[in-house]
Amino acid sequence: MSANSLPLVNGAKPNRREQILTAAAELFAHHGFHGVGIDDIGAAVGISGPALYRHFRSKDAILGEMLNSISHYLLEGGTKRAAAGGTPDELLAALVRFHVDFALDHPALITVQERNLANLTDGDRKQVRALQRQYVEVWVRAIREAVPGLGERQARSAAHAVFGLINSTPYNRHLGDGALADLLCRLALGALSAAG
Amino acid sequence: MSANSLPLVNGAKPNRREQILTAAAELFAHHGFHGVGIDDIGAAVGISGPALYRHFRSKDAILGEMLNSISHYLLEGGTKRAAAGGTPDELLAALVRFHVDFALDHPALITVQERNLANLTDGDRKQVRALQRQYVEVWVRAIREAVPGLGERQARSAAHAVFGLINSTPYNRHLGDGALADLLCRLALGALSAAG
DNA sequence: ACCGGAAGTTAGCGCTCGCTAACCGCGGGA
DNA sequence: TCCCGCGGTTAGCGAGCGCTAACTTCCGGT
Repeated sequence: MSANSLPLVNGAKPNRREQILTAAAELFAHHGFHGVGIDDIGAAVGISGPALYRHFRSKDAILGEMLNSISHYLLEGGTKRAAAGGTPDELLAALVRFHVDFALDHPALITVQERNLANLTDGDRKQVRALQRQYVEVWVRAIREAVPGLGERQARSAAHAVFGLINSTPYNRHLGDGALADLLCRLALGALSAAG
Repeated sequence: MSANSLPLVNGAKPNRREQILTAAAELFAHHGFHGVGIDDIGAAVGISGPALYRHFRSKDAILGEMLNSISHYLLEGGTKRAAAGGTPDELLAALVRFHVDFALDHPALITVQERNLANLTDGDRKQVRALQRQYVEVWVRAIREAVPGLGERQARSAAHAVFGLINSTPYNRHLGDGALADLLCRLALGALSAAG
């Protein structure tokens, strides 16, 4: 992992790529993938249009790298916490806190990952889907150990519901960040404890 | 309210309009507003492209009418239940059940309303926002009466979180509809009861 | 001092999009 | 019977899109 301020992909060389990725994330989140032009992204980082092709193969490649990075980061964080040991309740709380922190730190990224999966290339979508599936599996295991008597399908639905709960709030900041994070954690854990 | 199978806008004359609206909702939900062409919508209802302009003024008008209808329906259902009386817990359960039923009956509509607000005309967006704000207000009041000691901001954030929980599940149907609806209601109420 | 490649620029191609124009078949009153 | 308007058709417009081509600038290494 690099010394970046935002935890994105590892082997990236310079600065401009990440600058472009964060600007594009913001734009995609607000207007949707097809609602954003190559010139818009360029303008957002102070260069103009086709200069982007010095850094990315295509517009689709920007979205592809973005979603791959996010999914990779989430899966890595999830598996690390799952391997760290602790009681089932502690693991669940750690997963919730991890996801909440990410959603509040990078609202645009969460929004794009939620809404723009369908705009990916077939290959990219397959990769991202695979990473997401593994991440969900981490959650499903943690949920089933923490709240017993829950079938796998129910646990999977509960996991998706909790993702929705956490992910829906990025553009709902009437609370301070700390207070909102705490509230979201309480809501998520409260929901899960009522699943049985 | 008309005798429609789908509870949409009231004064609509014939059939084609609603046919178009539901087809467009499905397409918008999957590909995003800008990812869907006028020809795609036409093809989905068996006519070809520009024939849509016999029924709608523009592509934006289709989205506008769609989101207005949804927001109106939700607000009406919410206020009706809020006026019906009952204990605070009963009201909250009724609101949750109402929203869950709508989300499971019309997954595409819920998805579009969540993701495509930014693609509306300025005028349409103002209208829809106003309706949504009123609907949230119904929830905020209900939440604050059912779980005491909650500030208004926290209640509003909790309401948005519960919307996210419910709305995120439309494309997550590993469970039968009845079982999923029950699970979602339990999760939502569990989350809210943990908010205090 | 010189060269080479990285990172920009503008011009412009080919395509698609939303929408309009012009035309057509048909069904139901007067 | 006539006709008129509703709901369709195809052709095509102007604009905007993603992307390429050709050129420029500038910096670092030998």
